This record gives sequence, structure tokens and C-alpha cells, in this order.
Amino acid sequence: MRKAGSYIRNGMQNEFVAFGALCYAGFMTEGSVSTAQGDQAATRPDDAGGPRLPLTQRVAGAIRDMIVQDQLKPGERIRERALSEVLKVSRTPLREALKLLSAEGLVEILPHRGAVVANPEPQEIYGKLQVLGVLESLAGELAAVQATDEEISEVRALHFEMLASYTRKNRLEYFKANQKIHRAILSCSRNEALIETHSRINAQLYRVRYQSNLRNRKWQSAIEEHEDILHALEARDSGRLSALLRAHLGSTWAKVSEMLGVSGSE
Amino acid sequence: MRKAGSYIRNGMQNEFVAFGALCYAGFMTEGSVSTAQGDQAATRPDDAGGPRLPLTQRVAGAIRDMIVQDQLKPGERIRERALSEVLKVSRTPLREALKLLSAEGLVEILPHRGAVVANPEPQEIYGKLQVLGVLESLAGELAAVQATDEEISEVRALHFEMLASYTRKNRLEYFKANQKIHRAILSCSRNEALIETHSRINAQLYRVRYQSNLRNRKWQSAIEEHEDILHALEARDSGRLSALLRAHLGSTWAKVSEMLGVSGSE
DNA sequence: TGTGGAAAAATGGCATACAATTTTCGATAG
DNA sequence: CTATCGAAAATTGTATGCCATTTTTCCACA
Repeated sequence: MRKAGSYIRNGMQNEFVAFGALCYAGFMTEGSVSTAQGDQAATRPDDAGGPRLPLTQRVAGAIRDMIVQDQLKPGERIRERALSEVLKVSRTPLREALKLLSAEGLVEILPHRGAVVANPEPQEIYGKLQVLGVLESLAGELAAVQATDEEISEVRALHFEMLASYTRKNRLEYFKANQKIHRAILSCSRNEALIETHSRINAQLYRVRYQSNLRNRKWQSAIEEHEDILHALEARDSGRLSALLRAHLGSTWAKVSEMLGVSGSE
Repeated sequence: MRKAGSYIRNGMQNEFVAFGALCYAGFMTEGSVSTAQGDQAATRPDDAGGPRLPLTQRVAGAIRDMIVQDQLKPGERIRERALSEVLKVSRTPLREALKLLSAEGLVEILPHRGAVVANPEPQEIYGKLQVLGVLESLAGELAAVQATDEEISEVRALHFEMLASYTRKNRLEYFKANQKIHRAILSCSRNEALIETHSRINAQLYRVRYQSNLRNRKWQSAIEEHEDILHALEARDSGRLSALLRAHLGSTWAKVSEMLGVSGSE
């Protein structure tokens, strides 16, 4: 029953995800949510063979998108009744969705004061990037050994996609391709817990990284690092791939901290 | 078929009664349930000193304990109505609690089939231990640099506690002290995301590690490794502490896999 | 004995009501 | 005018009943 090697193939439109849909593969895709404008995925009735995801998870997805898209801003309080009216669902599934997002770290639930959008301080962001660094490092270590040749080819293809987006100066596509590459490497690790944990932390950083990508002048600097990463993967150089991935997160912090105006980058 | 009313009663009679006090200290990021005093309160609503924590979180804590104590066995289905009667709460907070636990990875929610206690296969357990390894490794790296002298002393004190329990051949106390030591090192990292992520994965392995500890003949073998770890910490040898902690999880896998009867330890 | 399908049971979801708590805001005193 | 206290309003927490959907059980029937 293991769907081991299929992550890249079906990775985009994953069906049911039991442990909360942490996958942002389809984030801000064309026909996406746009929850604030009245039409919302959370309440669509029967889309063509529509995925029968539990309403709670669809609501969670809608809120996730609203957070990442800054329709819900960090620190902002989420009022249950108001949001349930906007999303056109009752409070019950909405509250369950908020519980999910709380466990994912995207919102914080204060007793009797409701949920607020997580607003991590620079130091916390740095900490999360550190964790992400060791996780990707482990993933690289495993991927270099266990990846199939097809998977490595797919990573290279994604790399070219990213180059295409870079050439077109399309930051959004560039960012998405960048994320895809890292997810692809993670999936090569064959370690579900690793993939899931990485997705969780990554989700907590998604918004700030997206903002950083939009604003940073050196937004393309990851290209060279990705070249090295790709070479290490193709050479199946476990140690080098591991080290490069961890260092990669270091330069991510450099860019993020610049945007945040942090003085000492520790 | 409904052995409903026996859950709690069993819990009070068996040897695990003290067990609730040891698990998940500081598990939830905030407003920690502190199951030591909160667990049974869920079944006694009228207890003195009105519960200040939302019922949902107390229920989640109660279910956590039931899982770890094997009152709810891996793979067992959790019936909402039955369990809500046992805990004497309505379905609403119970369902929210199950959502929480699902996000924590202790239960799995299948659409229209309800929640079942997570039952990871050996391969998944190995994967989680790998993740735990790099997390503790990072924690050691940071702790060696950032820990205060007082914190290091406290780790040593905990080490002596563990030795005491070992000498008395008290496996439960030994296990608890062991966990405490690792949590103490984690807290020295000053990295909330790291601590929280570690707690999450650790919770998923708590039951199997406890069982392993109970059954393994070489249950004291971690003593020597802990000696080395302690020395590296006191010498503030970042690299060595990091490496030792990761290797430590390797030997944990050796013990767990032996219990599970896994042939190749990969 | 095997299969189809109806009945039963369980979960998914909604709405309402009420309790507990926080927040708001106005009245009063200094 | 400001500060503080407290009642009212708003918001979250919990319980309950209801129905829809899906799964499971199991009995009739071939």
C-alpha cells in the first residue's frame, strides 16, 4: 500500500490527507480560492466529481490561503461568527479547522479570546529556519542514497522550470518552482515523518518567505546554490548534499532577515 | 461489545496510575494541559478548583493518557459517542480533541469511519527516530553553546536521578528521568520551534519507547551513552554533543527494533 | 453457501441555546 | 478632565438535538 515513489507525480492534486492538508502544491493556482470575494472552495457543492474532503479540512485550507495571501494578517484576531458567515459554514467545522491550524502553527488559540494569526518574531523565524535546515539536511542525506534516477531527473526538470521562471522574471512562478524542488527532494527521503514535519514547519514560514521573495532584490540568488545542490544529488554525494541543503537555509535567513530589518543575523 | 465504562476504572487500578504525570510535560506550545492534574478532571467536572483550561484540551490530554497507557490500543477504533459517555462530555469538545490529536499524529481520522489510534509500522517508527535524531542533534549543538551553567548542573542532577532509579531497578522512574534529561537538553537550545517539534515526534513514539523500555533486557544500556553526552555538554563540545545525541537515537532504534522483531535494522 | 440490499449504526455537519469569560464603554468619584 | 469601577455587550466554550451521508451489519433469497 505504500505509494513510495509517487510523490512527484501525484504531488500536486493530492487527494485525502489524513493529517491535515499541509501541502501547498496548488497554492494560489489559477482557479484558487479567493475566499474574500464571496466565491469559495469551502462551500462549493458538487464540483465535477468533487473531492469529498471533510468540510473541516476545506475550511482549514481556505483559511490557510487567506493567511498566506495576507487577507488575514499576522496578529489579527479571527472572529468565529464573522468568518463563519464569510465562509458560509457553521461555527462547528470552523472551530475544528482553527484547531487544526493551531496544531500546524499558523494560528494561535487563546482561551476565551479566540484565534489570532501567528505572528512569529524574527528570532522565532530564525529558529524555524534552523529546524528546517536540519530536516532538509537529513532529507538530502537520505535522498542521495535512495532516490531513483527518475526522481533525480524530475528534480532537474523542476530546476529548469525554475530557470524558465527566473528568465521571465516571474517571481511567483519562480517561488513555486523553488518550493517544488525542495518538496521533491524531501519525497526522495522515503521518510513520511520527515516529509510531514518539514511540511509543517515550511507552512509556518510560507508567508514570510513568500513576502521575502517578492521584495528582495537578490531574489534569484538561490539559482547558484540550487545548481550545486542538483550536482550533489546527481553525483549521489550524500554528505555534500546534506551540507549544501543546510547552508541553503542559512542564506534563506540572510534574505528574510534583511527584509525584516534584523540587525545581527546571529 | 461496549466495554465503555471500564476505561477509566482500569486506568486507576493498573500500575500506570503514576504514568499520567510523566508524559507530555510541555507538549502543547501554550497553555499546556499538564496532564498530571488535568487528566482525570475531564471525568470529574465538578471537581474543586474549577478547570481553567478549555474542556477540549483536557479531553485531549485524557485521550493521550489512555493511548500511552494502552487503554486505547494501536489500531483500535475510537467511537465518539461511547467515549463521550465515558468521559462525560458532549461530542463537540470530544471531536475537537480528536482533531487535535490527529494533528499531533497520535490518532488517525478516516472519513466517515472515525478516529483510530495511530499504529505506526516499524519502518515509520524508524523514520520518526531518524527525525528525532537530527532534532536532538541540533539541540545539542545549540545547547553546548547557549546553556547556562545552572542548566548544565540540572542535567547532571537529572542524570544522578536516573542512576538512582537504575540502581533501584525502577524502570518507570528510569524511563521518566531519561525523558527528562532529553527535554532538559532540548530546552537549552532556546529554540521554541525545535522544542515543540521534538515534543510532537517524541509523543508519537512515547508509547513504543515505553514498551521497549519495559521489555528490553538491556534497558540500562543508555547509561553509558548518557555519561558521554553529559561530559560533552559540560565540556561545551558542540560537535561531539551533536554527534552523540544523534547516535543515541540510533541505539534507541536498535532496542525498539529488537522488541518489534525487525530483522534488518537498515 | 454466496450475494444483494435493506436496516442499523456511526460519523459529518448544522443550528440553537445557554454558560463562561472577556471586552467595551459609560457612569461616577476624585 | 482623568481614572476607576462595574454593568452591559460581545465573543468564545459547551451541550444538545437533528438530519445527511457513509459505513457496517446481517438477513432474506437465490
